[in-house]
Amino acid sequence: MNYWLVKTEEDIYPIDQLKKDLETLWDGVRNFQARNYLTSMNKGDQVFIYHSNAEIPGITGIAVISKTAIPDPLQFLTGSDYHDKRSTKEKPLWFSPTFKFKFKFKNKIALEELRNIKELKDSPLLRKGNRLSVMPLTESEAKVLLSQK
DNA sequence: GCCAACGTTGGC
DNA sequence: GCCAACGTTGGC
Repeated sequence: MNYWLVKTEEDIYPIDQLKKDLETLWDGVRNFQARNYLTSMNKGDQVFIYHSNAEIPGITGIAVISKTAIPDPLQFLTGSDYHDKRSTKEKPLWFSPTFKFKFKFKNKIALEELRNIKELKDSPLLRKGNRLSVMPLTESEAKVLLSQK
């Protein structure tokens, strides 16, 4: 099993919305490196949900991959912000796995706290200027995060 | 294939 | 709202 971390803007799609929806297609990611990670997610992988653009940015909960990636339907949707005219049904550019809500942390692990966890100091999440919205976590990074709550 | 200009992300 | 840092685009 693999571990991942994805960012979502708190006011766009917070963990509470995932909790309500129970399952969601993780669409709209338009970065090649992130895309490559999304397509390598396997059923059962755990995904830590991070809220960016929040009053207190940080990790708020966990989802599980319930379905591996399919072509992101938004890329074909003319007029959508996520439409990509380079994409065809035969050769889609963007892919979306399905996330299933697992649980929400009682307390968010704030970015400020994350910076104090020494096991995380090499994670892209904390690297200055890094904007990647999907990234792998090592098992030890995941374990440390789970032990926080 | 380089690189400047532009757009976006995300913390503060 | 600002701005640093980065990814992408497009002219050459």
